[in-house]
Amino acid sequence: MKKSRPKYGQIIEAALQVIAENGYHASQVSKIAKQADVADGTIYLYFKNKEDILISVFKERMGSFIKQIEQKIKKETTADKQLLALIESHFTQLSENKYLAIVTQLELRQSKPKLREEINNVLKAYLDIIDLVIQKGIDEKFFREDVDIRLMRQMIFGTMDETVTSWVMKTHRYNLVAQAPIVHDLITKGFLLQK
Amino acid sequence: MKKSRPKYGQIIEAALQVIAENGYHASQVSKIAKQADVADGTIYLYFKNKEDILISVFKERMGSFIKQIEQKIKKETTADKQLLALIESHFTQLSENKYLAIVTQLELRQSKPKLREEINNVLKAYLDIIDLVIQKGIDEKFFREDVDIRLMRQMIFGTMDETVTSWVMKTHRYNLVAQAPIVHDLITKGFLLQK
Amino acid sequence: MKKSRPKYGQIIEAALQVIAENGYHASQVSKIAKQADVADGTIYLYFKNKEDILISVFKERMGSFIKQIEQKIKKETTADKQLLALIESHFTQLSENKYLAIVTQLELRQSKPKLREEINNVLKAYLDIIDLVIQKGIDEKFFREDVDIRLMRQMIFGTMDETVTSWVMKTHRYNLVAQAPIVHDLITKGFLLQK
Amino acid sequence: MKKSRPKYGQIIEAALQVIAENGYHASQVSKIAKQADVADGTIYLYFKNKEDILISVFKERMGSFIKQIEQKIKKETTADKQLLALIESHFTQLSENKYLAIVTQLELRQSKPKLREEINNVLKAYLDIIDLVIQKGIDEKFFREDVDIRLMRQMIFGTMDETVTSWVMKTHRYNLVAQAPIVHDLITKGFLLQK
DNA sequence: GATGAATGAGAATTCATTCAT
DNA sequence: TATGAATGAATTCTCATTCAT
Repeated sequence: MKKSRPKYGQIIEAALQVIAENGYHASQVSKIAKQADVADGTIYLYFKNKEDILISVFKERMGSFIKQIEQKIKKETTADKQLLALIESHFTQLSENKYLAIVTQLELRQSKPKLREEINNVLKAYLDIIDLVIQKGIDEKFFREDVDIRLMRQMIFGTMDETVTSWVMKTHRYNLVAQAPIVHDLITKGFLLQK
Repeated sequence: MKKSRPKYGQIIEAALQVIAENGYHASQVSKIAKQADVADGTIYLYFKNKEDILISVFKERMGSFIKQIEQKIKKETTADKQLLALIESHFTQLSENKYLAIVTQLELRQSKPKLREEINNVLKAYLDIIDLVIQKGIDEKFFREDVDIRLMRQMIFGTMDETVTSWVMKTHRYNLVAQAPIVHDLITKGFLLQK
Repeated sequence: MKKSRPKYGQIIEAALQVIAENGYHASQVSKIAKQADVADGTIYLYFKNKEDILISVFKERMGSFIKQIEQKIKKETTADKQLLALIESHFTQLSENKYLAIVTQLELRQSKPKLREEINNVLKAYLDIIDLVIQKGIDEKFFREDVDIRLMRQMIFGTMDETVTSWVMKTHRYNLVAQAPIVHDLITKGFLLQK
Repeated sequence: MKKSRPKYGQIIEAALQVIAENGYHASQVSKIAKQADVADGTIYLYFKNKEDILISVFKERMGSFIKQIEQKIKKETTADKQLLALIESHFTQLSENKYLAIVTQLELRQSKPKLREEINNVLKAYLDIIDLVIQKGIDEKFFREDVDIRLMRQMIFGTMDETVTSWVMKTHRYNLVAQAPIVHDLITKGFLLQK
């Protein structure tokens, strides 16, 4: 497998950092190569092209990102607790890796259609997990069933995403993970004052 | 003023369309010039550089976008109705102008720091409006007051944003505006099944 | 005649200053127009193209430059005194007009063949005057006649030219005119110590 | 070092020729690349920008130019003979390399301040050598000491420079080297007829 | 596998010049 | 005459990618 080759990981790691620090377009292949301590040409032994680096970074990192969330969820029995676990894990992981956070929230919003598509494929796996949690909540007669799951998922993902982006832009001046229970509370109970 | 000069508007319009269709990076200045039916050099009589075109497109369009939402809100008396009006107007406007929707949801997520900053300045005005609605809801004892307004705003904006992006990516196969009342309902009442 | 039209003189004057301050290549026609307080297009009513401006500046200014030297020379009876007068007038005039000095010593050394040729045509008139002085000196049995006049003229002109250039580059920190008698002395008597 | 890389020399050589033939401003980088038989981009592996090419050509060539003059001078014992050797070497070298002569006398008289400065730095080394010869002549009680060395140097350099320029402009129709002893004679003895 | 020198396509921008008013 | 908005040709430089070693 690719992943066993040491230079592959080196390059992924270097790319993540360089892109986070400079932005995708200002991250020349040669800069990534230098940071990874390999020759420019070596990059092309492991990646088809520059875009492939970005996609690979995302796939690799998103893969473990999702895996960890799955594990956290598995430990919870109710949809409610799973939702909280999901939000917590989402925030925690991005909190703990600022490069990943920047690349995820800012750099990946690139526009090349092909790139977008690939990213969405990876993201799809994550969205599916969210959908499962929601469905479980509905089955448990805990979440309402009169609303399209897609819309509920958009609310969950959209809120988390906006929260993280906002946090990244403010350059991490407050504790992101602490927001998790509040976000969970807001999403489940809504804005209305319970009388 | 700039805006009175006819070629300025021509170029803005052309840029919006070309960028929506090709993506910012694939939108050569010469392509925009051709679409606007002016010479390449003419672009530089009205814009400092290529980036300035994108920023100007955004400012011009976002300006009226926000203005329209403000007017819709003004007509409503309660925060609840205002929130619905806001979501409806947001969805309606982006529904009606597919170029604007694409540019807003995809192209503007560019990463050049300077560009981001300019965009955020304009966006700030919009976020402030959302904040006002939330505050009004709290004052009316309609929205809960135990949660940071920023977080509530992130939920509103994040949900709308994700919904529109998702809709843009699915290339408009369903009615976005029809989602507005449901989104509003979800945000206010939350996920929980009311027993 | 061209010269009677007021804008013509305005443009010549503006061009001299702008070129002296920015260099020929950084002196956009629009910059000259602005300095002359005329519209860009107006320039082209008086000059064929940008190069023509430079040539015209040179011709106009060199014309009076040479005329003044001729007058000074006319007042002297011997070649020796005429040579001194020539050097003095050369230094004096360039001393008194720093813009002219800069343009003459630095900007005119441009390379476009056509430009060079035109400049040389004007310069030719000056060199001819120098030749006349030398010839007179020879006729007076005052200057040696065993050396090609061209070479003697090159020594006179080359020395003056290098002296002025050097002075311009040092940004006028010493009195150029005061050098005139010494230069004259050097040229006539040479380097050798008279024993 | 740069100089050991073959393409570096190729480009320098090509640039010298192309610039001599077309003038600096008409020498597109692509033209130089073609003449050097390298790709356009290769130029930028060895030179920062187009200006850097010109400066490098000058430095490389002027370096050996000066070195050769120094060696010639070293062989002479008296200042008088050294001065002759200097003039001879100056004329000989430029005679033998018409491209270098053209670039030196015409193209380098460009005006961009930064460029000028760099050129003057290199030239300074040459002027220093001239000064040394003059000083030696004074010490030998052979040259007069009542005149500023700077002025004497300006006479030597100015005369040589004007002589070469004149020769270059006349497109080499006469023997430049043959002028050396006459120039030397003129400089040392002056114009005056010895009675 | 690894290297890094070389490639060359590609694009933004400038500015002398024109011409309708 | 005078204007100045519009033109578009022209050119430098970047950087992803290749390939001989």
